[in-house]
Amino acid sequence: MASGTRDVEVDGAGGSARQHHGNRHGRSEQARLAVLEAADDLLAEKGFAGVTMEGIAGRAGVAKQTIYRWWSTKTDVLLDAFLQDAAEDLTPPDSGDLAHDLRDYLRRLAHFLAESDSGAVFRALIAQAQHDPAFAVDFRARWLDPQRRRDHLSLERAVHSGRLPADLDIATETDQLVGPLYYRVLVTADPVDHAFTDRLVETFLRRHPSSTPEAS
Amino acid sequence: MASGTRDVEVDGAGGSARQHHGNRHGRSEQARLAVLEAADDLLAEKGFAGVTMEGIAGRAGVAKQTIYRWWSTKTDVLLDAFLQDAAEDLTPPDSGDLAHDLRDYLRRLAHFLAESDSGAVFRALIAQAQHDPAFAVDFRARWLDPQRRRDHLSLERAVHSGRLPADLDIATETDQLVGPLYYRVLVTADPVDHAFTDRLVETFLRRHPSSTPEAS
Amino acid sequence: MASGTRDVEVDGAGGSARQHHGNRHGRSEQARLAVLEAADDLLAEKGFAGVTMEGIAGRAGVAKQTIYRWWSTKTDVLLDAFLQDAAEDLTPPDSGDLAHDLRDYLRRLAHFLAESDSGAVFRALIAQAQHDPAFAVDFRARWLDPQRRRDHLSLERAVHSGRLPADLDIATETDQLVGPLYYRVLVTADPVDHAFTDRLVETFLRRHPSSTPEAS
Amino acid sequence: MASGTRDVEVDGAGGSARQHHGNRHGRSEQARLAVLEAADDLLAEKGFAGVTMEGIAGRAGVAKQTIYRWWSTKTDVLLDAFLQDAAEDLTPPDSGDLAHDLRDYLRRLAHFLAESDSGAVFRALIAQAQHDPAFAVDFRARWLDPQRRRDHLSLERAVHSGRLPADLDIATETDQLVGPLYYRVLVTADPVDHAFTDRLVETFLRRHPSSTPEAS
DNA sequence: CAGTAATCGAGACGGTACGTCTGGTCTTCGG
DNA sequence: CCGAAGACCAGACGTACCGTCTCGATTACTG
Repeated sequence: MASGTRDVEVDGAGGSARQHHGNRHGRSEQARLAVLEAADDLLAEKGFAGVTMEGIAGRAGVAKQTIYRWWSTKTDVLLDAFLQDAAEDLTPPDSGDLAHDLRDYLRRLAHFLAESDSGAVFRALIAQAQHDPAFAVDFRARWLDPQRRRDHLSLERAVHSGRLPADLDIATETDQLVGPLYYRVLVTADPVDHAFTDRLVETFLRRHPSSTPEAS
Repeated sequence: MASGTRDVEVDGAGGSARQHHGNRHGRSEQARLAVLEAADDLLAEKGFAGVTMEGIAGRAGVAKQTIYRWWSTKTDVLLDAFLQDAAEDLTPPDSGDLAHDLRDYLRRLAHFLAESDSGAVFRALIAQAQHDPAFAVDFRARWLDPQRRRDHLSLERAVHSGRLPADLDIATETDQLVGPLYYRVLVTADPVDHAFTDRLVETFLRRHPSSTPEAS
Repeated sequence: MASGTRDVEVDGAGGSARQHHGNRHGRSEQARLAVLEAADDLLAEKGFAGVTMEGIAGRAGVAKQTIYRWWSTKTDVLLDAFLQDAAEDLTPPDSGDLAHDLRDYLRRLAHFLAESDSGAVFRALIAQAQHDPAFAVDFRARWLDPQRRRDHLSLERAVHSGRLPADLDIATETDQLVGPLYYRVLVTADPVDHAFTDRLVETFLRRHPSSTPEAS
Repeated sequence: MASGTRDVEVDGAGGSARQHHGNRHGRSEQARLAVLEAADDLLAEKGFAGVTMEGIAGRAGVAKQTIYRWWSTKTDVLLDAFLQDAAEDLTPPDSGDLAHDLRDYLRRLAHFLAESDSGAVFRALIAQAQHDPAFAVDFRARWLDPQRRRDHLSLERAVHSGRLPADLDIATETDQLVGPLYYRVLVTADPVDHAFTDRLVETFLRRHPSSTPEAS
């Protein structure tokens, strides 16, 4: 499952990226990247149904067997491609101002889910997770769980610094913050603009007045 | 698209259940039901990928062409089947007690989404809607929009009766109530128990204290 | 196995060759012919190894599944194509003059085996029969046995008319007439010219002087 | 092509069977033998189609590259294996009695072709020669030509000793002796028993009465 | 007695074809 | 005209081998 993990540590000293096309020291980095990029491109161009193992192989200039050697399904390829791309910052800021941090984070999350290229891949993968429980497990372990940990960060910091009560149910609170966002993206297709995300934050803050010292 | 509409009125009064297998007077109700049931069964037994036009035809004892004549895709069949089954009550109660009504409704919605057979079909369909924009439009028109109208009912009533302010942003408020629920069902797969749904309601009520006169 | 048999009797009355592309009344004659021709062409152009199911399908403008529906292997296709083509005259003449008839027949057989297009297919098939016992059985039943019956005809007639003894071992005698011919074609690749085939006949006649009345 | 020629002289006297797995001077005899044996075994077990380069490599415990280094095709491997095994005596006896020698030789040839293990390989190779002209040339040079020289020996001796006329067309006469035999083995699959081979010899002798002085 | 050159097992690589499966379309017949 | 039947073209599926390649280890000649 965790197929895409790079187990090739090339080039000890000073290494230029020596390219090997398949030898006893493992897989071809070149082929790996070509596959991931081809899969991404196909999803963008033709949608999920347009992503086929054969199509990926053809576009990547790679043999089908090479794909099957390292990935089990096309969804597995897409997950790898997604993880590689989505390494971009979805980490919440830490300005010290909880309100600001939450607003900023939710806006970025909304943009990621609804408008970015990676978001399109995300929606395809979360859809696939509904159909395929095994993939769902994998997807949650490799993306959703880490992402939820990032979601929790701002509140955790605020609890630590005493601005929020120690007994705060962080999981549920976070679900109330991000849930409506996912709901709009996945279900209603309503726009998720700043007004909406800011409103979610405002609702949260009103619920926990202690967190906004200036509210006194 | 809106293919499954029944244009055959089966046997008014006194009629013996004439079964026609294909005659010059309209489609076979028998075939229609067999197809919908077969699709449902296949989804339950083998999951979404196990539902194929060929499989449905075989199990329903119906020719493929008959299916294609009335539905465009397997998702379209499933949508019809879903609408037929999910006619069960997801209408919010109207006891006069907003808190109670919301609690009750969210519990029933949670059960529907996460545990019922129809919920499984729903998840498959919402997944397909991510992949197929045309289907998404159809699905929203035929299920999601009516469902959202049901979602709004309790709050609308409360606004009408003056227990909630007239300028309440019902859409956003509702998204905050049901969004976390969909999020758990579709994304995190966390359980959606009564504690969670009640908490969502409680949060809403705290945000609008006027609605609970007895809270004084 | 006997896959290529035409089981389609089209057109009751007065029929113009109505062409159907697949309906409940059996296979498409058009597809059948296209497949056989494509297989023949490929063998001629690229040799046995160049005949592939995929290649046949592509050239014939036919789906692979259609080929597999009616033939089990590429060899099976080639056998059908061969039988269709090789219906040409390999029937021994009946001039009343045994010597002349044998000479004529062996010359024609030699030409068929060594030089004709059909002969090339024959050599490919007899080769395949060495590798594949099941095909060998089929090939013998559908071509070799009928062919051997034709081989026997001249001698049988001569026995009937009393020019050859009634207890003649026709099978063995025939093997001695045609065996060396096949041997040269399949094994040594030596030329099989008239001098050679005439010599075989002469040898036979010398062995049975009674058959040549003028030899008295 | 003539790839399998042994250019390694294995261990003269006194040598312990030193095994080298690759060194600068010459190939591994061990690998060579393992390959030939694996090829033979596979042919016996799974038939010609079951012999693959990959299968040979796997069973012989040898890298594919090692096979390709010394042989060009799987048929080439089989030819080598065949030549190594078929070194058994197909040399005609020289008892002084032509009739006896021919009878004995044809019986042994028949047994070789139709019943021995080597005969099975021979049939596979002659089949391959039909498909592959380049291999046909190689096969003829390395086996068939020497074999035909052996076929000619008895008659040549008889000509030399004057028991057969000096102008005897040995090639054609031999083809008449062995041709029917190959015909039965390769084409008709009829049994080639002693009755049949003796009959061929008898026919020959009757044609050349001078060769059997005692026949007076 | 190091350096070098050839072979070895291993196995990844780009390909081609395999035989199977499903998707949609089309054509015919009986009711 | 509808429904059953099923052949048709199309094309993706996942597998098996092909023949090429690159690698580290091994070994025996060379300088």
